[in-house]
Amino acid sequence: MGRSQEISYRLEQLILDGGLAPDQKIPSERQLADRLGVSRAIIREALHELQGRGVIDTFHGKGSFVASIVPATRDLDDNGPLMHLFAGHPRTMYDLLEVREQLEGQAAFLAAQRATDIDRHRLTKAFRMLEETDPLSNAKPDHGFHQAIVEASHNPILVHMLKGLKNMMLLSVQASVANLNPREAMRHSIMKQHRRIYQAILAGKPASARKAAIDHVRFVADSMRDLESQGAEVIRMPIDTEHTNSGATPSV
Amino acid sequence: MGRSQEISYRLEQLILDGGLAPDQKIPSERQLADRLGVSRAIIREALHELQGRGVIDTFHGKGSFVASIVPATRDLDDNGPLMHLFAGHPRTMYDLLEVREQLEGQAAFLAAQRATDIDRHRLTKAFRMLEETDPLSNAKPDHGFHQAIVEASHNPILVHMLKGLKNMMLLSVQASVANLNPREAMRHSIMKQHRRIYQAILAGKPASARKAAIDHVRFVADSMRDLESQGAEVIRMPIDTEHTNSGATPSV
DNA sequence: ATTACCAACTGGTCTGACCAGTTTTTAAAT
DNA sequence: ATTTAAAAACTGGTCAGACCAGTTGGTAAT
Repeated sequence: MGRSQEISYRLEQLILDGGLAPDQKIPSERQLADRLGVSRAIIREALHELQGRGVIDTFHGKGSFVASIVPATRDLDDNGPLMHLFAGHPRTMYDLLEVREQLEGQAAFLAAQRATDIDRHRLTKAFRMLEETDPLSNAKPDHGFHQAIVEASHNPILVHMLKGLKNMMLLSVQASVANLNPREAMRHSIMKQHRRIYQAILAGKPASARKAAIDHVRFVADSMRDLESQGAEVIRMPIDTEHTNSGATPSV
Repeated sequence: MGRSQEISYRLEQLILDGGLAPDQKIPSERQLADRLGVSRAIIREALHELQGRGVIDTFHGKGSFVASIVPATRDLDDNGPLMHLFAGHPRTMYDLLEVREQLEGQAAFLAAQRATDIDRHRLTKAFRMLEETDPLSNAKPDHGFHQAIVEASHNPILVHMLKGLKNMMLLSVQASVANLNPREAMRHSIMKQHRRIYQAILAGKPASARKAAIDHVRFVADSMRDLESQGAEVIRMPIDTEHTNSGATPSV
């Protein structure tokens, strides 16, 4: 293994072992080179590797920073290859919904079991926002609500999985919201479904919560399938082909 | 965005767009630098980034090669950060099993629905191997069986999710196999559960397949919980911490 | 106090040299 | 002629120092 690899590994260790927290600034390349006794080129190569792994973000003139998101979460991120590979296919949305059905069902189940007072408070806040906001304008409240549930599940792996799907999910939710919400009846149904999930979790009824969550996702999928088969104008998941932005990701 | 990033992206495009197949050799750094009109340093940085993303592998004196695994498959590999973050906590195994329950249940469900002849053939092969191999020696047949199921689900996102959990799962499966299999009764139960899953999928019974898969994972989790509560010797998920810190390197 | 500017950071790129493995070619020894 | 060993021509790995290009903060002129 080359020196560069070793350096990359040592830096990653440093970051992960709590020495450096997210968003924290990493010493400058010249400093690192000096301190570690290697040339700046090596440092740059190591940093690029970490960059590839999503551990750090680098900005010209500013410096390098520990990525705000958990490193391994980067998988399906903005300009990740997967996104480009998948996002184009309409089937992807349904594939995603299939996975969401399970993951969110489980999340709701666990949330009903394990939610603390804080979780319940956050969930309530998210739910209120969901009720008050115009659903057409943006999908964030919707996604925020679902995320609050996941976090209340207290299963780090579950959280991680769904964080990895964050961007795809945003698009997915966006697509479904845009398609489904305008139809008054559907909008109403979805509202009711959200409330069912919310109340089941608050009431501490795991089985009901799971069923409500699964029904919800399934309803969305089925509805869109129906719409599509009727030849309606279906707004698909937008295909992102921009590689320019690095920091302007939606904050959810 | 810097030149290096652009180069990295262009190279990845080349690879993904079928220009370069797995295990194929990439032009030498000097050639690339020449052809793309940039310095060798830039090329090296770009290659390191791709290396970090698992798209290529590089060998001193030989060259760089497209990674045998498809790029999109890369993620929580061997010593991925998440591993180190989580693997230490025993609860992680149960968290993982909770997620597996859902994901594998869904995979079995879809596999029963969608499996092609090829899938069925692969599945059969994996199942035979599972039956014939001594389960104590290694957990790979077990994991291979589960993986065959997932691939038969024909849901790329599901495949991706579970591939990402592969290594953790290997440890998880390893732990459960090591703990559960020696007890004859349990070993027998698990065998039977595997057969149930297998047969349900082959028979094209989605609901049964899901139930069988969920029951299986749940059985494993419950059994281990029981064992643990009885104070039995439980082999946990091994925590790997070989850092091979070479000698007196100055700490940062 | 505000503005403009400049110096001192930061990362980004280039060059050309040299070290260290690997492969191929060449030339010597049999 | 075949085998074998040395050497040349690859490959990536590292280093040095220079210069370009954004960002930031302080200072001097207004």
